[in-house]
Amino acid sequence: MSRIHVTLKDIARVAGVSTATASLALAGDPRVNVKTKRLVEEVAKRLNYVPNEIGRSLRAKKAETIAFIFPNSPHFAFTHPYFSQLLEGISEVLVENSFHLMLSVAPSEANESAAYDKILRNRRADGIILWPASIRDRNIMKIVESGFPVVYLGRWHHEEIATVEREDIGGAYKATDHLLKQGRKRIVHLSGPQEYQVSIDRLEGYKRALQEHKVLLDPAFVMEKDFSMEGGAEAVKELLASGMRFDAIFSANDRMAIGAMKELQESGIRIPEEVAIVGYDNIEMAAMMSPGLTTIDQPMKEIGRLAAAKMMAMLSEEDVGELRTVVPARLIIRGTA
Amino acid sequence: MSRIHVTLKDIARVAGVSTATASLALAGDPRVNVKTKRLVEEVAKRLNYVPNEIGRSLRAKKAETIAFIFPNSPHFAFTHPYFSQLLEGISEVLVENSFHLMLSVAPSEANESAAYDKILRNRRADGIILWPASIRDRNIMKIVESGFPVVYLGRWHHEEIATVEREDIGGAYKATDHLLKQGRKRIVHLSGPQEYQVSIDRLEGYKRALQEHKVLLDPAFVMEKDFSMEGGAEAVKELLASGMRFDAIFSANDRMAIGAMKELQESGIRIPEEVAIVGYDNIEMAAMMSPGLTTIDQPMKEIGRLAAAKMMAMLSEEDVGELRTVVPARLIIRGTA
DNA sequence: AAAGTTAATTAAAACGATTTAAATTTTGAA
DNA sequence: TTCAAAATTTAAATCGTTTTAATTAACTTT
Repeated sequence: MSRIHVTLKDIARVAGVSTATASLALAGDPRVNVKTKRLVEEVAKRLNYVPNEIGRSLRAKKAETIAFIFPNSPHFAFTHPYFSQLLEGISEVLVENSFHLMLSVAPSEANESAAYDKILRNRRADGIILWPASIRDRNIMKIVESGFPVVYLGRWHHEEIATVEREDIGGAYKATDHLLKQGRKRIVHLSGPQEYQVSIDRLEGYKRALQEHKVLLDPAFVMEKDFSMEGGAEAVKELLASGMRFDAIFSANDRMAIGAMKELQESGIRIPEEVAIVGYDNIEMAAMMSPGLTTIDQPMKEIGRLAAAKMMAMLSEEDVGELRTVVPARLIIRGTA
Repeated sequence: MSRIHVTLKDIARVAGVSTATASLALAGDPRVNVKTKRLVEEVAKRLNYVPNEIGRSLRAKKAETIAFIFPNSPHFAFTHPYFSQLLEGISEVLVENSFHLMLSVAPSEANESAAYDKILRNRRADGIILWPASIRDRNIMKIVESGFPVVYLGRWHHEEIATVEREDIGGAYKATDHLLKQGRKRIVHLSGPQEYQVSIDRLEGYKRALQEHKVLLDPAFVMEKDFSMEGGAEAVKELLASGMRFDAIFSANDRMAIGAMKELQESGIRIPEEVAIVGYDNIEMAAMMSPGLTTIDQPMKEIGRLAAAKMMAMLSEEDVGELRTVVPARLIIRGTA
């Protein structure tokens, strides 16, 4: 029941010095006498002193905390299968630097702006790592323009901001290219909502690959869904109902790909013989499907680490290096294509 | 670039009152004159005042923050498929109460103790929601005994601590009972590491069901693995190699169940005709398997909400209600059993 | 009009640390 | 011994808020 906290004042009193000396001693300031320093350290250790970070923060005007913000609806953010990997990477670097991680979810679209504002100004966090919101989200712009240290986890249209980006256009290109090289010509693209930059970019990569291979883009082959398994299944139902012929699917994420796969298998369509599939994300489930889902892997944990490291550099005003970091995508070939 | 912060002092100066009055006015204290109150509010709004929570915390000795701690190795915690649901539930309640969420991962076994200690004493968080660690973890005990407000997300052996628990024994009983009622007698249990309470409890539920149905427990049928898909696959390999006959598997989690399923299917064993399977957790992947995995569902988001709500009650010294809350498990019947 | 209430405001202390500038002690040289 | 310089130590201010106790102003009562 050690609810009474040992403060610096206690240390000073016991050691018989002023709080100033105690503070300086513990900070390792060369001005304090070595003997005094030892004494203070000994007392601090004996009394089990843990500095109150709130007090320290107030004075230092630093919180030693970074906020990880999801502008999306909480549900959407948390159900991202790779969300936890991202968090793991960020977390690791922060722990190494004795920083705290604050998780921040915009409660609702309505008070989103106010929520950001608060984090931005109440000084609870020194910097923000931002997950891409809808490209229509004006709040993001506000955060970025505030001059607050920000690392954005996606592609940003202006030069001045630090980002760690996935190679979405390139990844989509690799996926589509892989299908084309197998002689597939009628490739359906299951796209995510076009209000997200990733969806736009993955569609772009798909288009570029088609162009490269001189395959004409059929607009009816691009189906915009919502990244869910149900969405993938739905798309296949629509395709089958329409009677359109297709020999491959490139899905903008694994979950839609898996939904599509399931629907195809239930309709007795053989994968990959009749329809080849490539997904995106390489979630754990992908390897467990029969046949295994060919997909694009992105090292999300590494992205988290890079983002956090970049933030640390920004805060310590070290050299941040390249403002934009692009993490390459990798094609994982399994059974579906 | 609004990096200069508006403080209460600024508000007071502009409104022509003392900081004390400004503070009182904004806090809605009845002592301040209505006109003054309106004036201060107007100024605060106009200058876009956001109170500095660090200053407030220092004075109030409250951080308006709760920490969510994983005593396990970070990797283990984050790869829990339902980790994000838990987080979502906690997050929702905290946002409703204007609390912040601090995520805390013990960097390594070695400095685990120091890490907890720090959170406990540096007053960055007002309370801790604790994910179950190994039952051998002494640090947990220390946190709990410190008298710090704690909500433990599992079964605790002492009376005095607030918990939100899953119905593990009951859930395992339901799963095993379901298999027994289908006439399965040779039921293998894929257990998790016995250093975790959930593993112990799920094994216990399995045993109780067997006993209830007067089926003798064969110790060779209890296989301790590590909760991974690889572990599940491995278990099946061992079983097949040993030549032991078995007609069902009750796995302590879905991931092992899926690994086992995959291995069985690759060996040409029909599910559920030859071997029935019941998993545990109802992860998203479970529904996507062919056949769909029968499993036990636990509303992890709800558990998160309950835990956070309990913490809020503890901090505001309201009636916490039952100290122990047990959330019932539900059998989801799909194709594997 | 004096005394007593009540209402409204504010000065000042407090939270727990850091840091600057000033004060004190120690040291070394003359 | 004396004094300046160097080495230590400390008083006090500061960060931004809240809260207590004191003060002032306004209003009632006799």
